[in-house]
Amino acid sequence: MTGLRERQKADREKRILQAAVTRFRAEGYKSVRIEDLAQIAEVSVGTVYNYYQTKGDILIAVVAMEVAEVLDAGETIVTAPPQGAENALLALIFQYYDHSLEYLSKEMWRSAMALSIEAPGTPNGRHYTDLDHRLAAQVTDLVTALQARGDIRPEIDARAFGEVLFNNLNQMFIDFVKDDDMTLDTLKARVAAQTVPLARMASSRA
Amino acid sequence: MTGLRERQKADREKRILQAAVTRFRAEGYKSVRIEDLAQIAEVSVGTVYNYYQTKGDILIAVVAMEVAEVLDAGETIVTAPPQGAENALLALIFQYYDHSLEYLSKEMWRSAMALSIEAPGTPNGRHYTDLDHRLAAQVTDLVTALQARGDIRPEIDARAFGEVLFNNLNQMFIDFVKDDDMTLDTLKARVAAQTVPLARMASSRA
DNA sequence: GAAAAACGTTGAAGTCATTCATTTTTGCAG
DNA sequence: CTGCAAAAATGAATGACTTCAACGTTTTTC
Repeated sequence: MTGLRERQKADREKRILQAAVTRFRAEGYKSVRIEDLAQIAEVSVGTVYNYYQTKGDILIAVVAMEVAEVLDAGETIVTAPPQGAENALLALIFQYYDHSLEYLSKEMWRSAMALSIEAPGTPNGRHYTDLDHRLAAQVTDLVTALQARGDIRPEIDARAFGEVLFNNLNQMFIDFVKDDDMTLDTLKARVAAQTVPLARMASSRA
Repeated sequence: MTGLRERQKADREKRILQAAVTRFRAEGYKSVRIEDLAQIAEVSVGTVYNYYQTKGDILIAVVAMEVAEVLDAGETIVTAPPQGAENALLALIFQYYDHSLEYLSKEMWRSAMALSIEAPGTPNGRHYTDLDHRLAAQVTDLVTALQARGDIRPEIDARAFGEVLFNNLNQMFIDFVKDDDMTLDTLKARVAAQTVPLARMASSRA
C-alpha cells in the first residue's frame, strides 16, 4: 500500500527533520541556513518549504517532540504524586526543567519562544502555544489531584492556583534560557523559593 | 553651545523616532521597512543605522518611553496604596494594563517581547529585560509597603511573593497580546481571579 | 505499454535587514 | 575666504528567508 511516492515523501521529511535536530543543536537555530539543511537532507531549498511552511516550523517540530516527552513524564507524577503539596509540585516542576535541555539548547528555546510570541496566528505559533496550554493544564491537574487527596485545601480554586504556578515556572524558565550562564540548579533553587511558600499557604495543615 | 551639527543630529534622531511611533502603530512593526522610516524622516537608510543599531532598537526605544510612563504611574500607587492587599495589588496591576496600549499596539508588544527573548545579549534585548526587572521590582516594593503597613503578613517573603505576582501578570499580559481578540477587561478579570486568592492568603486577617 | 494527469522538485528571483566604501557636510585654523 | 580634517550621510552590495513558474517523476487510465 505504501507507494514509492509516499515512501520517498516520508523519507525526505525525516531527513530534513533529522538534519534540523542535529544542526540546530550544534550550530544554533539562527546560524543554520535552510540551504544547509537542504544540502544535508539531499533535497533542494524549495523542497524544504514543501514540508515545512517556514524555518520556524522546523524548529517547532523539534520542540514539539521534546515537549511531548515532558508531558509524558509529567503524567507519571500526576498519576502518583509524592506525599505533600510541596513535594509533589516541586517534583513536577523539576522534572520539566530536567527534561528541558535534553534535545534543545537554550538558544533553540529562545527562538521557539520568540516565534510563538511574534507570530501567534501561524500554525507553528499556535502549535507552541497549545503545548504551553497542555503543560499548564497538567499543573492544574496535579493541583486537583492533590486537592482530591486532601493535600491542598478544598476551597482553593485549582484552576487559578495551577495557572499561577505554571505562569511562574514558565516565566522563570524564560529567564533561565535568556541567561546562558544560569545553571539548572540556580533555576530550581529560585523557583523552589517561590513555590514552596505558595504550596505551604495552600496546604491543608498550615 | 549647540552647534549646527549637534542640532541636526538631534533633529534627525527625533524625526526617525517620530516616524517609527506613527508607522509602527499604523502598519505594524513587521510591515514597516527601514526604507519607509528613512523616507519619512528624510534621511538615507544608512543614516537610520547611524542612530539605531538595528530595527529592533528603534522599537525598544518606543517601548522604553511607554514603560517609563507606566513605572511613573506605578510609583504613585506604591507611595500611597489603596486600603487592603487585594485592592492595592489590583490597582497597580490594572494601571499597568490600562497604560499598556496607549502608544503601543499588541503587535508592537509581541515584536518587542520576541526580540528580548531571542536576543537577550544585545543592547536592545538587555534594555527590555531591564525594564521588566524594574516593573517586577515595583511590584515587590508594593508588597513590602503593604507588609510594612500591616496589610500583608510579616513572615511572607516579599521578594518571592512579588516575583510570583509579577511573573503571573507578565505571562498573562503575554497571553493577552498574543490574542488580538482578547479585551483588556477579559485580561483584568482573569488576572483578578488569580491574584485575589493569593492576596487573601497573604493578607494579615484571613 | 503509452499517454495523460497528478504530484513533487527545483533553483533562480524577490524582499528586506544590515554593512561599508565612498562622498558630502560641517567645523575650524591660518 | 580657503583648505583641511573630522564627522556623518549615502545607497549599492550582501546575505538570508521565502515564493513561484518551469520541469521531472510517479501513478492512473485506456
